[in-house]
Amino acid sequence: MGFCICPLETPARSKIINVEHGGYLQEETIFQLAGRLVRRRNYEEQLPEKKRRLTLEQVNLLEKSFQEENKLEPERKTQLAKKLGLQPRQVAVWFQNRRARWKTKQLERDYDLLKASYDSLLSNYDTAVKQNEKLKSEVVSLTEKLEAKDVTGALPQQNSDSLQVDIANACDVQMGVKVEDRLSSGSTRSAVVDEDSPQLLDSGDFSFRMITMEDV
DNA sequence: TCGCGAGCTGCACTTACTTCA
DNA sequence: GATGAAGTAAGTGCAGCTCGC
Repeated sequence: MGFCICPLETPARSKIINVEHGGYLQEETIFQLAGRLVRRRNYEEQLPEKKRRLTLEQVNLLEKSFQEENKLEPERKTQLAKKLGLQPRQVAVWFQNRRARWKTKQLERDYDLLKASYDSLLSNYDTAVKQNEKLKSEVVSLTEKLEAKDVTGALPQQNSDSLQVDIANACDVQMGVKVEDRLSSGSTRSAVVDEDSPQLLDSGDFSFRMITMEDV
């Protein structure tokens, strides 16, 4: 192949050597690699130390620029680099890393929000399940009461009405719905608790089913 | 007009180094 | 002073885009 580049001991170089020996070459061309290595050497020649921390002043200016626009056009990169006394590549790298940090923080915030939302839903679900169980037991108890009265003889109309109100009240104590409102609407159905609470699905005849998370 | 190579940039992942408790 | 954790500058590999030929 006979292609000569500066001999830096990097994985990139060993990759080129592999090419020279008939090995692999994926997407990146040898010229891309060479360009990258030359850029790196040029940069390293200006680096007295291995790694330098940016000064507070430099970071502040970079941060301010990032707040204005988190993407870096070539012209802005050059201007910033000049202003800060840095290599344009350093400015580009700083923006790259800053975007990555921002994304990480954003993911953490999103996770916290989702978790809070999930916890709230779970809490509502547990409450709804407990309400459901309580209502079921009350309905069973009141139904037994009604049947017992049926066995002992025909109920006077007034008593029967009173028992129905008892049953309705048992439910509405949990749901915050006025019995009169429901009776006046001509139905003992419908059991919407409120906008923020789970909805009790109506079967129309006082039979219940478990509320699932989908319902909530 | 299409295909191709080169150059550039962004992102994800990783490494190497610094700072601090 | 040694050490481990956290933060960060920089390296690497890959994908996508543009541009010139």
